[in-house]
Amino acid sequence: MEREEFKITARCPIRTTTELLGGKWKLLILFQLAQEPLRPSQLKRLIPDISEKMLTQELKNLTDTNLIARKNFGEIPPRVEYRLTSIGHSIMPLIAEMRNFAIKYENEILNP
Amino acid sequence: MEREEFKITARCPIRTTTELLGGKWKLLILFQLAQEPLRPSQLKRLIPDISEKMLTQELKNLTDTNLIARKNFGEIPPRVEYRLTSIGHSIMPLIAEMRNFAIKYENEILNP
DNA sequence: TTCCATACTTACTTTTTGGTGAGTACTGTT
DNA sequence: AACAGTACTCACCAAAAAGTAAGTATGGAA
Repeated sequence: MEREEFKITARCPIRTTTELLGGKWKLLILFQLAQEPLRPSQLKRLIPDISEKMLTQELKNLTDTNLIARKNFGEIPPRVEYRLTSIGHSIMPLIAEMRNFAIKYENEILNP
Repeated sequence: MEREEFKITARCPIRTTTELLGGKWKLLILFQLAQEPLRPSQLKRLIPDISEKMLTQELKNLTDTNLIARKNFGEIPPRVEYRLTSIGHSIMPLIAEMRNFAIKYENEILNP
């Protein structure tokens, strides 16, 4: 998806953001990493219904877009960890607003 | 998609919000409606690359989830308009944060 | 020596999402 | 009389996203 399309697609903040964060898993991964760096196996335990393929795929994607960074400890058995970059941290206000919205929605619409 | 799945799906604010707002078009439609109520034909002009099918489909979806309301003027030729509901209005802080994030991302990553 | 855990990759299939092009019923315009 | 605009619907197809199941190399524990 990355750079090429960013140049072509009609650019607006909403499209930019949904391109970077859209899909079923990216925000969930970023949210878990907000607290502390985690290894893939820890993420898998925190988000049990993600498949291994999607986890590695999304970790790669988020790394490519610079929202997270990968650290390889070069050990055997393999050990890597992912942490938010500084720009990755800046999605936290967005997640906070999603939380506000979801709580309000549940109160007003789902259990009025 | 609606109500049934909300009960089944593991519930968390991020999932709730992406279920309600996910996809390519919903946020763009809501953003346009934030300024004023609009007829479908006006929305189509404001978002030229949406297909007519997706427009009516998403308008129906957003109506079903109570984020927008439909008003039928009962005229011929047909005339309807859509406006944000009060809960629909409450996504505006979310969009504002998407905007903050996108601008920051463009500055720091795309043109550093 | 069989099994588990690690962090992946790959091939394949299913599901979801989005797009195309046509049709409907009615009116006003040219 | 033909055509455009209105708000749709429908059948069909293409593309994208996600899921499944297996395999890779390594080392340590049972």
